[in-house]
Amino acid sequence: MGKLVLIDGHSILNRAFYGVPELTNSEGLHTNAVYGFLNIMFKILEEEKPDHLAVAFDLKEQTFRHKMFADYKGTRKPMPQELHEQVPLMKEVLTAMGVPILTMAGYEADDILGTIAKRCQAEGEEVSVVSGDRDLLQLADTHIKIRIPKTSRGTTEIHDYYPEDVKREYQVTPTEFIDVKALMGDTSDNIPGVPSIGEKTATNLIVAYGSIENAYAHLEEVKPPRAKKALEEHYDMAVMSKELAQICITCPIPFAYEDAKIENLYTPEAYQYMKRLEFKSILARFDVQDMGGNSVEEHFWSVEDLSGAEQIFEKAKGAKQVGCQLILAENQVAGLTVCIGEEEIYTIPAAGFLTGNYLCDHLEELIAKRDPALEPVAVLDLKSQLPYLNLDYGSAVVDMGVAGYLLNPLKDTYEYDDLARDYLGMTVPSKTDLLGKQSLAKALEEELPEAVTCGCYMAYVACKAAGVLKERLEKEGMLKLYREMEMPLIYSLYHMEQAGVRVDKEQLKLYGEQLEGKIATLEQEIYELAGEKFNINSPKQLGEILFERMQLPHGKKTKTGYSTAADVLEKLAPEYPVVQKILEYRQLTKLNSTYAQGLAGFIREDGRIHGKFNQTITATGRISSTEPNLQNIPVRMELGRAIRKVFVPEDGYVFVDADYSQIELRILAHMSGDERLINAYRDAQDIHAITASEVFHTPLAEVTPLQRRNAKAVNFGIVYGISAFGLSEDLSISRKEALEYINKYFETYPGVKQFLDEQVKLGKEQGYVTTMYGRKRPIPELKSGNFMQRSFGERVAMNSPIQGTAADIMKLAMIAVDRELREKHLRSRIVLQVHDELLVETHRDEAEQVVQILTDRMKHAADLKVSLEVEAHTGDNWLDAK
DNA sequence: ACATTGTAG
DNA sequence: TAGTGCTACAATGTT
Repeated sequence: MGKLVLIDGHSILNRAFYGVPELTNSEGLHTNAVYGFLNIMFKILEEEKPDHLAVAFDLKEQTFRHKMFADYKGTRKPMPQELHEQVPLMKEVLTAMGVPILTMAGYEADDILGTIAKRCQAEGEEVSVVSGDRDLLQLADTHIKIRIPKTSRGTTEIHDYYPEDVKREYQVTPTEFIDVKALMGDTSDNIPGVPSIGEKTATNLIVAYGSIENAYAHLEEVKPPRAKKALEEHYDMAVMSKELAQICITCPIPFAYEDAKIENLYTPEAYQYMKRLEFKSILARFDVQDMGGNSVEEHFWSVEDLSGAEQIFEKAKGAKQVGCQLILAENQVAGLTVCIGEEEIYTIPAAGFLTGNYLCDHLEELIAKRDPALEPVAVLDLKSQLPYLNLDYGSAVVDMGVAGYLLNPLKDTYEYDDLARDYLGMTVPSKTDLLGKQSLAKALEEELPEAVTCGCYMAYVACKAAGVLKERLEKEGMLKLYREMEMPLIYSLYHMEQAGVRVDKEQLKLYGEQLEGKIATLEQEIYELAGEKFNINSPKQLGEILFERMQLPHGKKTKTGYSTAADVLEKLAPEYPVVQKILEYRQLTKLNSTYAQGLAGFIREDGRIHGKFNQTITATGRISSTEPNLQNIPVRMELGRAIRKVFVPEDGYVFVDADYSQIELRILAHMSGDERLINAYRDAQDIHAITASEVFHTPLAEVTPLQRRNAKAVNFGIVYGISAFGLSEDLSISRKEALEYINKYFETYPGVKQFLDEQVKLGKEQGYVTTMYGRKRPIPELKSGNFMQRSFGERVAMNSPIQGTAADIMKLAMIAVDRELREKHLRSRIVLQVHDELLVETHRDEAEQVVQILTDRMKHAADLKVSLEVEAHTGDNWLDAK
């Protein structure tokens, strides 16, 4: 058995026209009705998954109804021009998708639909008839469902009617429905009714008598008298109206069921139409690979001659919107791509006269001399290009990757294909699709045509996305954040990466060797105590040795076996010397492999590590550090923190290390507005002790170390989105006790409780939470039906505004510090950022001044209800500067 | 590619 | 009911 969907073309188009806000493409064509129609159609196709589909349209010609009734004016009010011009367009689009269009002289679309619906039902098919016109309800039948889309509050709902549904809503059967209509008349269809009979009376009459004819036969009984009189006088008119409203189900329409079979709606022709009409969300449904490629690729060019390149730069200079991208190999420029509008996208490989330098100089000039009346040059990843361009804060350039990050920080990548999909509704081949594992620079050198395609897409997407992303940022209230925080930060991070941090290679090597010596000893001792050799680094083997062969009591289990995590082993360590040794071994091997060996591999010729600082990774707005990670250098344990001694300033310089004291808690005080917390943090020396004093109602001087420790844990817990379980784990207390602490805390600081609850509420309502500066963190987990997921979402909702605001403030501070150091031409530079800490390498002579600058800029990066406190220290290595 | 572990704020 | 406090990155072993 098949399933057929029939659509009343004019009716749905009409409904879409009034339901969808005005929409035109760049040619000025009105497209809203076609757009709305397609959306309704796709929605129904997705729901029903029919195997057959056809759309019926009315024709201009007179129908049999005109002959029946001389005054019959036609079926519809005159269409507005804006809708009228969309009818042929709609038909073209449907034809391009291979959907049959049914019309027939002398009949209306209703009649065609009715005829085919009944015919197919008789042949055993399931039929859905989609229309905005309720007159079609008369067609409802056991296997014919009438579907009426209703737009309310922006969303389209589809109401379905089988005969029982009609009965429920109108008290009459589908066949009787026409009689009701005929009695009351239908102004929109110019069907005359019986005067003074309204919907109520008409329904009552038909419910009682089943038809107009039968009611007339029982005229004497008809009530009220008014209706009786009207029916008597206008009976002929009523019958005529009924005939007019009656859908003809026997029109001689040639229709082969097989012709309506849905083969493939997503044809290249249809794709071209969607493109021309600029239906981005619909375009996204198409698989571009099948479309014979994006037609924009027709405008991708490779330019290899000097005069060609000159012309491009000349033209780019005056173009309103330009997209560019330097193509970089290891340490050199392999090419430049430029997009100037829809049809001019160029890849210029660096070769011959077109040297890398030439290309960089021109790109630099294009940006540096950009006419302020034009849009800034759009690029994908500015920081990676800055080494080749002499640009600084405020240049006329925007980074599309960073913009994409602000709009959705949860994504893994912000490459051109991601941006094209998310913001242009285009499916374009990714770099990997085009080049596999090969680098773009390499492919360009080898003159692979795919390299030109890939390069051009980069410039094209940057260019096209610029307007869209700007609009979106504006709409979401993040344009200021983008322009005044994220864009400038690119330069700060670039300067920091360029500066790098000096690491004493010899000392690091020595440190590693010491570790290795101790590791070798420990290793032997462990084998001895365990009674056999095994790979201590393998949690699997270690678990088997400890918990099976040696029969130690095991704690929690992981998916794959016994957990050998530190917190489990620590509980066993006092009783089992081997476990203690394993813990030490773990610590040492960690230090050796990740830090001693790991860092050594990143020291460059200049004796410095130039790690990467990434701006588009974290969900909260923090920056992250890779290759190597310089934000997790040990400090908590004595042995580990010794590594920090190998981080040293260059000769004649010192380190100034400045860190925010309790920035997250201060932000909590500010954002929650809790008076008591604000007062506590005004001028606070020991915040945790004050919290303990207030929560436990103890004079500050009498706060015990335990009380302070508990208060500190609660403080941390609050920032992380506390749970009784988490706190109980942290403090090794019962869940009940933990809950009591939390409740006491909230009693003491009710504003904090209110604030955290509010964040969860906002998160659920909006799907995201925001920082003080408007940065958004989407939290899809809040909508999850899974308790775990949802709880996670709730904690994230509580934590992100705080962590994110701290990140924002640090970013502002960094930018301010970097700018001032540079503007004053100081021999000082930021070398590391560790979330709430800045490490600056400064000439000895400037140390005092730099301490001032750092402290001042960091303290005043934000104006909160509590002061921001900064601790700054000077030292000859990172450890001593802490 | 994924899991486990351990560093940091 | 289960199972939990947030954000990252890297080394190692296992599949």
